Parts: sequence; C-alpha cells; structure tokens
Amino acid sequence: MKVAEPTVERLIQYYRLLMLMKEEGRKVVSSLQMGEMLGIKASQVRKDLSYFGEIGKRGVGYHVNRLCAHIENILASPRVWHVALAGVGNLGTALMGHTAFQSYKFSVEALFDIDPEKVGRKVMGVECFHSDDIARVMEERNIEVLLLAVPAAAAQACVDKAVASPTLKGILAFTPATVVVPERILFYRVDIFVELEKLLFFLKEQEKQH
Amino acid sequence: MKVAEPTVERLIQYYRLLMLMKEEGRKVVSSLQMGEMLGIKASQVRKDLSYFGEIGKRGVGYHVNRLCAHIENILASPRVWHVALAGVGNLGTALMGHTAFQSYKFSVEALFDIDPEKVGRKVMGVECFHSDDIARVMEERNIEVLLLAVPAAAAQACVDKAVASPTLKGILAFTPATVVVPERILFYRVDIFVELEKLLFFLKEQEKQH
DNA sequence: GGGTGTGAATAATTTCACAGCC
DNA sequence: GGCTGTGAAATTATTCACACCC
Repeated sequence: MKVAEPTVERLIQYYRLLMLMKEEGRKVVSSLQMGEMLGIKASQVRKDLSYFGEIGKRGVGYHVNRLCAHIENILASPRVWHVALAGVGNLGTALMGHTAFQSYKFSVEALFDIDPEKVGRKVMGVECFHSDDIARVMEERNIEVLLLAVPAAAAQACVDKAVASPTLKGILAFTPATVVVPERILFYRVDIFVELEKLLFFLKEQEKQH
Repeated sequence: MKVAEPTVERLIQYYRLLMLMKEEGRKVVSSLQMGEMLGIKASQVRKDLSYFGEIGKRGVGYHVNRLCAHIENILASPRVWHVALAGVGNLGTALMGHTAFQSYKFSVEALFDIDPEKVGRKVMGVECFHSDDIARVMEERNIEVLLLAVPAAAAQACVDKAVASPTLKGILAFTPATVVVPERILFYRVDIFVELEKLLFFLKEQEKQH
C-alpha cells in the first residue's frame, strides 16, 4: 500500500506524542485530543490512522500503548541504515550531539570534512575522512544515506562525489544551496531560511489586512 | 491577493537561483531551465510566476534581472522585523553564524539561555538574557518573532513565556518537541528528524518494490 | 521555432457527515 | 452519549494543452 507524504509526516508526530503520553502513564486518547495537541483536525487524525486498519475503539478512543506499537511498526526500518555526515561544522556537530540522533534506525558510519584539524580524527566516536574520498569511503562502508551539512558553495561538489558511489540511495540536505541530484536518489531538504522567509512573508500578509 | 504556501516556497527558490544566475551574468532563462535546476515542472514555474502579472516574454523567456527584482518585490518586508533567539547552543550558534542569517529583513534583538556562562554576555554582538525574562525583554524590545532552538524539554515553557508578550506574532521552532501555541501566533517548524524519518520511510517503501 | 500565460482537467489532500459500535 | 471508520464532498495543488506572441 502506498502512503502519502503528509500522512507519514503526521504519523511521526502522532508517534512522538504517544511516547510522551505513554511515559505519563496515560492509557487512552481520542482523535480530538491528539488533534488539539498537534494543531490537526480530529477527522484528519482518524483518516490517517484508518489507512492501517481499525485500531481504535468506537465510543472510547485509541489505546495509547497499542497505537504506539502500531505506528512504530508502520514506521519501522527493515534494517539499520548506514549514513554519513558531510560537514562537521557547528550545524553538523549540533546534529550529532542531538539525542534524537541516537536512533536504532541508522548508524553514522563516516564523517567528511576538508578541515585538516578534523580529517583523520574521530569526532564523537566516528572517523572523519577528507571530502575528496567521499565516493570511495561510502562504497567501502556501504553507506546509503548522506546528510549534507556543508557550506552552500561546497554542496554540489559533495553531492557529485557521493552520487559516484553506487550505494547511495538518499540525501538529506541542510543547505539552502540549489543542488541537482539524479532522479534515482531520494532527496529531502531541511531549509531553515525558506521557513523563516515564509514566516516573514505570511506575517506581512497578515498585517496587510489591518 | 492571497498566495498559497507552496507557491511562496518555490518563489524563494526561484529567487535564490536567479541570484546565482545574475552573478554569473546570465541575461535570460526559460521556465524549463529553471524547473530542471530545481526539480520542478516548467508549467509549475510559469503558473507561479503568472500570479503576479506577465513578467516573461513569449518565445524568449524571463529576463533574469527583471524577474529577480520582481520576486524580490513580492517577498519584500515592509520593515525590519525584530527577532529573538532562544537557546544559544550548538544549533543556535550555527544559525547565528550562517551567512544567510545576515538579512536586511530582520535583526536579532535578543538572545535567551539559562546557562550562567552566557546570560549577561554578548554572543556574536547580541545581548543574552535569562530565559525567565523572555516576556519582559520581548515586550521592551518589541520583538515579533521568536526562533526556538532550545532542548525539547524546555520548548513549551519557553513558548508560554514568549506568548505572554503582546508583541509576539510568529515562532519558528527547531525542536521536535510538540508545543501548543495560541491560534493568533503564526507557527512554523523546521524538523530535521521528521525529514530524516520520512527519508528512511520512503527508502524502505522503495526497497519493498524490489 | 520557441516559450509564455492561462483556462480546463486532473490529481492530491482535507474536511464533512453520518452509520456503526462501545 | 461518545468516538471511530469511512465514503462522499470540498478544497487545494499540479499538470496539461493550446492560444498567443516574439
């Protein structure tokens, strides 16, 4: 069955919320309550959850533990993905240090940078290689996902090197740079400045209506 | 006229691309060429641009400088927004240090943290206050936008304090934490881990089809 | 020929509304 | 009475296809 991207995005949010509720010892939750906490309509919550079978109880709601396990199962990885991080600057370090980055779904198998201070060292327990060796190291270590946290000017060159490794399947970029990626590679982007621009734009629009 | 969010998002991308082309001295570009560089269909590019009047030339394409100025005008701020950054950790510092953060559209008027090492000091030229004083400082300095880069556990408390300032109009959050925000506040989120989860999810789905 | 602008068609996504069950 | 599950309706967003202009 094919699942739409907005649905996946919300499932992840439901899952996070349910984990919190689980910790609090909460047993049952309704679609309305979940929706209110996440800014989503109750009907949307129910629709999303209904794609994967009848998991709630009519007149009652959803059993927190059960729903949690259910979503976990939907989102589960068949195996641990090998990922690499290119760009061990402030942003890269912030990512690596983040608790949510300690996931059982992937393991960081290599770092890449061009700073001689970092190349050859281990940073947070992971070996750092020179960016020139991206293709070789990625292939050797069977790395499937590249996290791109390099400066904008270096982004395209990095991608071109990574794409040379037949193991590469997906890229998650943190750069505002425009990069061209072959069709076969899944490409996602987290763009802080686009979001900020959008926020300012709609703030302006809002203001226009007095 | 109301502009849809996906359109605004793409306009920002067109703008970035055009800036690069401008630097390269390129004079003219077609919707097909822009689309190819951004992974967007040519018809989508044309539709987006047509919302704001006829700016291209049939049989020729778009004049780079002219289109650039045109989009700049659409996205322009009526004034400089006052923003504050809560959470001066690795991520916050990475943000502040980023070149794209030096924008004429907003100015960072205050930082907030709870680390005594930082409170009372200036970090990258901006005063850092204790998070307890968020409401007061935001009101004093007429701060309209809060960038939230605090740890997940502190996010809701920070928002609650910020919301107490009548000057607050929008929040851009970098935390995966679920936070509840009043309706009147524009809320945007940049969620690295959601994007990573989505990437892994669709990688898995792709793999399922052998 | 080449490329825009745009109404119409299609596709994707959300919301409604209500039957059905606890 | 309360809340889920879900077709149908509504809304939103994308893509097509072609008239029109350079």
